[in-house]
Amino acid sequence: MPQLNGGGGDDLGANDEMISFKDEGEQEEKISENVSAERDLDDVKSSLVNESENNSSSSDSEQAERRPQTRADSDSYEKTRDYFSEALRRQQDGGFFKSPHYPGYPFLMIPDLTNPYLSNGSLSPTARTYLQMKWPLLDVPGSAGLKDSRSPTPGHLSNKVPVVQHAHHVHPLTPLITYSNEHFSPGTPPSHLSPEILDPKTGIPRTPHPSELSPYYPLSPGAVGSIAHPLGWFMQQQGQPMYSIPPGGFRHPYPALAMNASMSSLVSSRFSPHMVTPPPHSLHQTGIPHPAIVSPAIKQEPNGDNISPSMHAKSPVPPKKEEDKKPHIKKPLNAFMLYMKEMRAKVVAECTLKESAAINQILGRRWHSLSREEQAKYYELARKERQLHSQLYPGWSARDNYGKRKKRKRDNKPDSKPEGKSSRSS
DNA sequence: AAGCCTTTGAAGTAA
DNA sequence: TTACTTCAAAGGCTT
Repeated sequence: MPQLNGGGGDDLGANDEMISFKDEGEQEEKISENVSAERDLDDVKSSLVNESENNSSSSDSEQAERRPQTRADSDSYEKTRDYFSEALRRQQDGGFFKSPHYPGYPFLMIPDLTNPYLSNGSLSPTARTYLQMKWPLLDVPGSAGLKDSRSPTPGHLSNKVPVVQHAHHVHPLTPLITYSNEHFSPGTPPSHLSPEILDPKTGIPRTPHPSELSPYYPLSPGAVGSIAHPLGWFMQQQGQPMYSIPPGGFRHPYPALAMNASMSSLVSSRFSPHMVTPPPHSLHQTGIPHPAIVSPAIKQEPNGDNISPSMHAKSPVPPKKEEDKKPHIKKPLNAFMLYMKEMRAKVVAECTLKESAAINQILGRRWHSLSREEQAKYYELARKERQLHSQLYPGWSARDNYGKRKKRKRDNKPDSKPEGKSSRSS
């Protein structure tokens, strides 16, 4: 796995993170919305089946195969296609994607937390939606308020968001972190999406206007009207608070104080009070737990190794109690996870597949089929997530979550592959 | 009920 | 430094 430049949280993905690109997926993403979603799916399916060497069983006949061996073949195949697709893309993209050599992540040089835009200053549709979701109160113009992308953009978070308008190229389902599962069952989009927010053409849910999202942002009307905090998403992602403060779980009692100037200025007005007096069980004032914080009831190892040093030092409370008190802080989502969250519902809606394993295979392929800039969006979002996460939980380490999942190693699969995930590690 | 499956990426650990 | 491991989401499936 290509490691990022590792540098202090500002890292994005490395250039080689986006190795394989093929036009198939991109076309799927961009054309399928105009064509048939089922064709798209069939395409994915058939390709999956081909790769699976038709070894899909009857039970998963329509599911994606699970043979890791196909990767090498598909990779070479994809790379071959990538070559052509890239050329094609550059023809088609015109001025949009001009970089002759991929400049890494255009955001690498933009440490600004609040600048989820493409290198050309444009805001991708997905990113725009992401902003709508994460900054629900941010005026990210969907169609109105189109700003000149060349106009100077303020360094701070501003409503003057330069946006390249893609009137019809908004991901139909861009719940990215927005729809919590509590509210949204991806398998049955129509059940929660009113007909009005379904694309009349494709039947695929389109990106709702922020006002339509209100149900997922349980702000009181008054709050909506009065609070225009650009970081509303901060605490209310997916209808849940984005990052809330664990009750006494960290060395840094007031993470906001550890934020950089821009962050703290953005956050302080709303979050400082809660940081000083964190609500119990990581609940925001809305009473909604942060997605990154799992209820203490989460399966945890009995040894309580997740207890922060400070807690070890301070409280004589038995580990069991500590576990009850300490919330489980989830890892920040990486780029692919963010992509999955956004696209899963779409894929599920398009197909009859229900198994996440199969869905994820499709998503994995689509991920590789994304264009560089599209992937870059997610890398950037992920980078921001990590940055935000690290600022909110200065003492948190990924290690804290180690051992939380009682994973039984699937050792019974002998030699062949050293365990699923390692087989894919590059 | 708990864990597996499946994906990619980030971060941790061990050598 | 490199290689490997764990976890993040998700939900049907398996044990």
